[in-house]
Amino acid sequence: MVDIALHLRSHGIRPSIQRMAIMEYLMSHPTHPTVDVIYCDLLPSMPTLSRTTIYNTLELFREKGAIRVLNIDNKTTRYDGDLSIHAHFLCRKCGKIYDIDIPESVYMKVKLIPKHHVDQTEINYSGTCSECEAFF
Amino acid sequence: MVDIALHLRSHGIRPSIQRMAIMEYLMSHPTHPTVDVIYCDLLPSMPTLSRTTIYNTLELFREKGAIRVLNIDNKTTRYDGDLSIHAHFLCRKCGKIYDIDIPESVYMKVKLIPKHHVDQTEINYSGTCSECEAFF
DNA sequence: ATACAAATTTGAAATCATTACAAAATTACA
DNA sequence: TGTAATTTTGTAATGATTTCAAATTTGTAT
Repeated sequence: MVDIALHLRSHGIRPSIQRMAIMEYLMSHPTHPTVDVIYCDLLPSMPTLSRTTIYNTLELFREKGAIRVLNIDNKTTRYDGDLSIHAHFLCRKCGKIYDIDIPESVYMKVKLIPKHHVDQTEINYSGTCSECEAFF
Repeated sequence: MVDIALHLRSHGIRPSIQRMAIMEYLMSHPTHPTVDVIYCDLLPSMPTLSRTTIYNTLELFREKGAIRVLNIDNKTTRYDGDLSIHAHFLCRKCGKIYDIDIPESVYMKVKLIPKHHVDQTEINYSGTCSECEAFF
């Protein structure tokens, strides 16, 4: 059980009620949620919460490197509080997003290729997941 | 100079005027264009062209594996007619997208990791490009 | 505590990429 | 040549995201 406020501060983010709720949500829901999912799930416990706050907050988290932003789903942006080395797989049949373990050695090899200052390295797969493959 | 009609047919796509124009545009403009850029550039020579046709066509090309769809820019989808192995780098300062050469050995290592049927493997970097780094 | 400035949150309205859809045009082929 | 299938088109709808200014909350000096 991590101290969310400290976690935010360690990334240079001043903790507010909303920011803590959003970060805590991301850390306890490794489901790559969209803004709307976060909003609907938090609303019951924070009735005045605004979607704009979620957009603002997630953008702040991204700038500060406290979360990862996933562009794998071209309908809507997804967010991931898990900063550990891993990739993502999108199943085009069922829409599910899977975490994919990447050996650190492979990841580092990939990360170091560009002759530019890299902030984020995203490895995205898409196709048909094993479950859907079994059905169809 | 490739025969565009044959190229489309080889992917199981029936060549029409519009489809050929769009594929020819993608192959001669390795600039990861958006739908709007393609539309505005083709409009003068095809005044009845519709944006919807471009959306339909690019989706068809994607299904048939004739192009790559880039989700690196979270504002809008970008398209790439270059199917060769390479990754992309988005500069968050100037917005430019660079092609990044990936050794085939590294790419294959990455591609084979997931325990699912992979159709597309996308490696996206973002950060500050060398040019922008020099300025600021 | 009090007051003031700075930071944060909020909600309504605007924007803009994408999709839905049905009519019109074109093409394939019997 | 006629008819069905395919493709294209334009308009309207959708839906995620952004803008923006007002309201609220927080930090800090007095």
